[in-house]
Amino acid sequence: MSQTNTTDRLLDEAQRLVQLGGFNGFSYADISKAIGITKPSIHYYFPTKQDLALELLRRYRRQLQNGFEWLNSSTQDPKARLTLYIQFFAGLVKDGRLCLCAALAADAGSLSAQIQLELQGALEDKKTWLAQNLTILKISEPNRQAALFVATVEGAMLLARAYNDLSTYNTICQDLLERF
Amino acid sequence: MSQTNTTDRLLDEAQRLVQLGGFNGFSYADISKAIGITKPSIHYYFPTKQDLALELLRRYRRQLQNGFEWLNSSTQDPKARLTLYIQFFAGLVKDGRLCLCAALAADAGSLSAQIQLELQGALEDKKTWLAQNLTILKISEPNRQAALFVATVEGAMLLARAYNDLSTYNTICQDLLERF
DNA sequence: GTCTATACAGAGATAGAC
DNA sequence: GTCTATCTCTGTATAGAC
Repeated sequence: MSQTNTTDRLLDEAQRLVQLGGFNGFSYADISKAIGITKPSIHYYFPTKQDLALELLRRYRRQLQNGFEWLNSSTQDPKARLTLYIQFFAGLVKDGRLCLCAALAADAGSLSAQIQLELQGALEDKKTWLAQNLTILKISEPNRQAALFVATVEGAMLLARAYNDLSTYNTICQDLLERF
Repeated sequence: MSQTNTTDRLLDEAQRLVQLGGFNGFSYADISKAIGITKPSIHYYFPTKQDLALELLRRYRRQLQNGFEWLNSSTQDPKARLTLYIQFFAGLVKDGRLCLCAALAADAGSLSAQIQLELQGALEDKKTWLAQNLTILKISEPNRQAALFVATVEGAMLLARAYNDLSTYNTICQDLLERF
């Protein structure tokens, strides 16, 4: 990943921890131990934990955009793009992680209104990209179907996490693809 | 609900809090304030928080079984049963809650192996009941399709929670039903 | 069963030196 | 930028009286 500067190393570890145990499931002490920096030093970069969560989502949206651009340049076939979308998140599931959106949505009660807006934005990014490809596939009501697609993939990650089993994710997503 | 004894009142409030903010998003103090009993009194019923989570899931599975029996006696039409399944969880979403399974799956990193097994059991209960009805509908590979169904509904709850919008849930589930 | 009192660790965060 | 030191509050949990 982007292991050049401290900010990114902090965000990488924080993201990993959120995806494994939720926003309330880790502390600055955990990050501290993992990357070898003291707790107060983390506060220098992210004064509050909410600041950290917000930046986590902003960076995640940038990563999503980069990912979608890469997918778009990889293939023109919309069906193949949907498959790559699913494979992308399979990497997370393999490590026992959730998508950042799913992890934070479950803890939404602890998040500021601003963070919840950013979370909605990340989900919109996904839906927008998917809807574009569903449009090419001439699927009716692409925006609605994109929401269904996102929900199923997020749910598949949730189930795979509960069963601690990658094949649960793959099977569900396979069956999803066959319906498009 | 079952407001007769203290145990159930504690579990009701704990479940509500888990569904709103995850397993690590509430404390015994929150339950204490809500139902008017001191923190140590809660420990009398559930010595540790993990004990509480385990009992939460065991009771949830019993509630699911009761719910399924009621659904089965309500109508013989499998399609109507699927609709009722979705409507049942819509009640949670309306209150800003998640299904207990989704809420705990996201925090799985904080839960004991025993609790994770109970969580898997609850998901199996759902899949089993759904597969029975998909079988009646003569849908091929009912077990796989049941997993897809569960994942989509859980994901729809997650999105609805992120958007704080019941119609997000209803729209996705409506589109899901139309594919069965 | 429910209470008061309390222990102990961990949480998020700040002050100020280097 | 990163550290040591420290602060305050909360979290989970126990002891023991009633």
